[in-house]
Amino acid sequence: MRETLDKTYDPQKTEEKIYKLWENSGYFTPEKLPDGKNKFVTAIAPPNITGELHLGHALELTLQDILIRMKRMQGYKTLWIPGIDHAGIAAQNKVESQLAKENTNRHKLGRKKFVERVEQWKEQYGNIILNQFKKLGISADWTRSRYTMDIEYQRAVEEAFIRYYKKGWIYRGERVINWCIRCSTSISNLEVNYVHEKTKLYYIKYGPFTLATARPETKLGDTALAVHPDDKRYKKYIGRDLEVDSIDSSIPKDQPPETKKIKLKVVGDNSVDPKFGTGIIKVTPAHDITDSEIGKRHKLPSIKIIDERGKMTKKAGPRYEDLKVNQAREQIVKDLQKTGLMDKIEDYEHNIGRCDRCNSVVEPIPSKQWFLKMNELAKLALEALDKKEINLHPNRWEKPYRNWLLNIRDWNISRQLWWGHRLPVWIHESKCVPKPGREKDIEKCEEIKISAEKEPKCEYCDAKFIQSEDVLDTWFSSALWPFAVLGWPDKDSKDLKEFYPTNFITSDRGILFLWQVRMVFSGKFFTGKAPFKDLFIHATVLTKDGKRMSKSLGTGIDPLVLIDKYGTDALRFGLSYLTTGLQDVHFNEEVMLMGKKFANKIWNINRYIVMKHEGHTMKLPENPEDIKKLDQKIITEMEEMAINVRDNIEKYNFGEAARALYDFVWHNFADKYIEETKNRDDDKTRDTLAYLSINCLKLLHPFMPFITEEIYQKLPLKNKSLLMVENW
RNA sequence: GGGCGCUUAGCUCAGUGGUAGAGCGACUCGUUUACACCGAGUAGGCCCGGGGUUCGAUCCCUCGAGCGCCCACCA
Repeated sequence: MRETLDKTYDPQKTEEKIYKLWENSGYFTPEKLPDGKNKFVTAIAPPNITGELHLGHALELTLQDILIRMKRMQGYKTLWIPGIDHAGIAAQNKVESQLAKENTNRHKLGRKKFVERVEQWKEQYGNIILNQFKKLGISADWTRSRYTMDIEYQRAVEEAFIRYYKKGWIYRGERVINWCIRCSTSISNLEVNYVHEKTKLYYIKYGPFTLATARPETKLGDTALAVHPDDKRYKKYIGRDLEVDSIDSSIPKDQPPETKKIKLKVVGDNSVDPKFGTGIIKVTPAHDITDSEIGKRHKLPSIKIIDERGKMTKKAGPRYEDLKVNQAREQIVKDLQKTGLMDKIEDYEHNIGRCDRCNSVVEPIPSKQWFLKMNELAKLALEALDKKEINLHPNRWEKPYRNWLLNIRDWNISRQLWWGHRLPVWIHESKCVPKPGREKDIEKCEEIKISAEKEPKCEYCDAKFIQSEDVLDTWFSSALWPFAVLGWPDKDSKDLKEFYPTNFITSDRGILFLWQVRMVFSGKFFTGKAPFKDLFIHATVLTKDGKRMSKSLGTGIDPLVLIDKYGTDALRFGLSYLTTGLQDVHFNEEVMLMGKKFANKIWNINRYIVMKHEGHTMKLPENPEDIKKLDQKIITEMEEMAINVRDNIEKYNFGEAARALYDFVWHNFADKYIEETKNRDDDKTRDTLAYLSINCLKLLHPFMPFITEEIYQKLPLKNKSLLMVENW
């Protein structure tokens, strides 16, 4: 019995069935594909285990899938590696807030139990998002799914750390870093968001000068004043010690404030803008990153007056010790006013650094951290771009890419979190217990050992090495993704040999520096090759009104709801159609409707053609000569469109490709050719219809894989395989 | 402070150095056995503003306005 098409296409009934068909075919795995020399490889941007599917994923994965599917149909041996990211700080915060609901916290639980809780979380939620990805129809090789906390991946991370260290590019040092009090960890510059906020500007008297500051409490850590070296007004003071009145912080809290004389050196430094304010700044080397650099240049002492809990330290003096920063600010403002040292207070707006993950105010504090030297690595990443080892699409991203690398500072890679990759750093116990006969060698005991080996032993004494409590910045491990998922550092890894480097990676612009650039220098350093040829920065999906899509703001749109309502193909087509290479697209549900109607149109075109073939054999031209016997005008139009579609996909112009398909299928094929040939009843027309339709199904398949596969499976054709592997 | 993007029909957006396009919406007509999730048609636009290049600019250059984003961060 001949299969027919139902009157309407039902995505709900079809999609799961078709996805199983594909999975069972094994064609997501390159080994199952015909062995071609040409390979085409990509790796997913691994979603956080905390995440859930949003429209940004839907767009990204759709575009990635379009390219992969087209290449697979073109005969490439394609591989798309999926996986998930442990998402250090994000996952830790998520589990912490879960604990808060249970009226407990990680400290009560202890580190070991806490890590177990996060692992439980991962088991419970980590794979949900990958299953949601499957609903989008993505043709990734699930047999190769990876997780950044897999044992093998952990080894790759350790190996990377050790190799950098051996190269001399990882060092430990006390620097003023960004510290999040809530997360109680250091964070990198990229994890600080500067938010414009209304505060106050305080004008404080410093001897003959009055200077403005937004943070009067840091006055307690001042060790100098700075002016521009060429500032005529202040030149004569440079190098002198200035005696000024300040608050006597030794006076207890419950007594009225008193002043005392302190000495502050005046230094000349180019970083001071003579035109701003009074042209003089107070220098607090411990609690401001710019000031710490001035401090270094002029060898100024640094007084840490704020600690990791966000409280004033002993060095701030008994009057302020243990106050929180805000309280200390209130107190010192009062004290300054009472002692007459406060000149005036003005309203002020400026940028305040907040933690990207929890939005608390970030404190710059001096802290002992591990850093990765960026000089040489930045050069590698720049070279990759300059020598065209990588291409950025759109290429306007080259400028930000370069600028970031040219102004880069060393990367603080250690975090004081509990969830993440522990540093392969082992610290010698404080007491040395010499081995018998080796008493003299005690001085040789190393303070730290960098080792992948668990619990290394000291050569000279019986002391233990204890692993550093710190974990690595989550992006340190992500940076290894394209080669770590293929088996690096195992030199004999078959996958690494066969599939590295990848052809392309895609993400939105938000993680260009956090992830993409870091993959480039990591890849270059560890494998000698850039980890991808093309970097495609796709558009960011915003709401219809151009606002950020966010669940907490209530502006998020759940792709799964759209899929239920319109079908996955409609979602995929609609999103593709919107894409134009701009940095943003404004999502509008109208494109979903368009996608759904288009799916219906495709369905009905084929339903018509099947009917038109009743009593006749549906067949395709067996050799190129036969194509010439068909209706040439429409065939030529289709061929032009096909080239257009292919070229645009290869250039990452998915929107143009989608529009070309839409216009041809609807307006040329359906509205014109089909309407004009309705009264004909001859083989030439039937063959033309079949040829057009099947080619359109192939061209449409990367965009709308489910409906096209479903139709193809139902067409009365002989010798057919799955559409997903038919020749493009 | 530096960089980037956008401004085209009521709405959401494509697009091109030479009569301006789509989807949705509006209106008119059409119950033709592929599709009313349709077809045929109509209305609707100083293509943000000024200046320039050009025979000709919505498109290229320049200045500006508005909106948005990124980097750096200023006391």
